[in-house]
Amino acid sequence: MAKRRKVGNLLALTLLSALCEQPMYPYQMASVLRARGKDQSIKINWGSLYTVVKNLEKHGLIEATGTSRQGHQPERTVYGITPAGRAELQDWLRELVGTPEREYPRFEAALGDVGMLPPDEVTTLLQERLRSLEASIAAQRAAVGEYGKRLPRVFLIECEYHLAICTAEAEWVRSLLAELTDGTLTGLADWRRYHETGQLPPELAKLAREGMPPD
Amino acid sequence: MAKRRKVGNLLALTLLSALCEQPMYPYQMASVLRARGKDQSIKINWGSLYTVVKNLEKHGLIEATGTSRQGHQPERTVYGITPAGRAELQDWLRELVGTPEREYPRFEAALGDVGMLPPDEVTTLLQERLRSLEASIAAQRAAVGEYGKRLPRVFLIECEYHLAICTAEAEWVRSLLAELTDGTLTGLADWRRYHETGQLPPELAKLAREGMPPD
DNA sequence: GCGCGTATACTCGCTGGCGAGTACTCTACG
DNA sequence: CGTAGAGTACTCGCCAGCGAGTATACGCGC
Repeated sequence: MAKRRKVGNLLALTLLSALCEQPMYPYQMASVLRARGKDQSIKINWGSLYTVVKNLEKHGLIEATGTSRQGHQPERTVYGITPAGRAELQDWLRELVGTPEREYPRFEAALGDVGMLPPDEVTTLLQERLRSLEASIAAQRAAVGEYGKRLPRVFLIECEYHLAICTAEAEWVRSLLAELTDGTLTGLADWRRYHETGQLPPELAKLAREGMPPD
Repeated sequence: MAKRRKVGNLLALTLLSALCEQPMYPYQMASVLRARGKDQSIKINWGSLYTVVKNLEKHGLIEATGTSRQGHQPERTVYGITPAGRAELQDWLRELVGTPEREYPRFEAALGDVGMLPPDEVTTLLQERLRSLEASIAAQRAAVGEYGKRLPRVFLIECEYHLAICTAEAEWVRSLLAELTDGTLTGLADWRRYHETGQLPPELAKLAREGMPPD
């Protein structure tokens, strides 16, 4: 199971990786990451940035290699990666790539409670979601195609992965919608009745009092 | 963009939903959720549980409806959902279902920096990941099949969704592995050379100094 | 009836995360 | 040449989140 990292924020991972190329000061790290589109796969928060950098330093994964100053701007501390930092980066990557870890996407959580909305509304909502998804997929596909022309694939894998997952989600939503509209979905009638009358059929009411699905 | 919720933790969503059925005390909520397998789609932390319940109460989404006591066990405060709570639940669900939101899965983040590991090692790691994924998929499929017999589909959508996404990921990993092993992946040679000699080909080194992919 | 493990039901206190603010600098335009 | 707006580079302080601890009750063998 996922080892406790001294610095757990995934932003730290990308920072370490960026610092492998050259030392930088915090603001610069953020700019470089943004410029490379890393903000697609990682949440870059100005607030977190400095906390993370400080923590990385505290644990000896990076170190201040000097300061620079431009004009009268405040002095900037430049950080470089340490051997320990490189080791941590590699070890962390190995873990992240090698072992899938249970995550909790918001949509999945919502699906678990979607019974609290009436089925017809869910249908409408899913249609909306599908539209957004399709738009986003088209945009991503275009972007990947565009950059793919001038960049080796290796630099685009995150994008391709993301695209693949989005496509799968769209596909799944589409199939669920189909079952909702043609009434194939088991339990649909009960679900609808529940929202009209407030009553669950007795055998389900019983189940509601106990446990359910898998592990 | 995602409205700021008074209580942001997704655990709150499921709690609200569970309290729609009947009032409960905190520990009981957690047990019921566990028993229903909700801990698959939502992270249930004992620590967070009480914080979240307190916050829900503070914002008037749930209220203490009394206390109960069993034997000499400590007194337990029982909470019920308020009208405001129901409203919040529905509104939140609408948002979560209707609009996809950018998330940052750990694997995707790792893929972005995977160039820092040598390609052959990445291949091995991906094979490991694929094996885990396949095992987990088989288990899930079995579980869904099992419960599907006695439960209406509506109660299994989260699981089916999760299964679909896992399958897509496995599929994607498989295709990437194929490209890695038969050498189809653009830039593979440069990548390998970089790890052997430490050198990037000049045109990539130039790119490294600038920005990259899409938005 | 006495220990011992397991389930029940919480409490506490640290700490990472992050939004919102700050202060300074440059450019550009009238 | 003055001032408006965009960019640069951080700082601060609150608070949700959570892990680890606690304390009591109950079942069960011996």
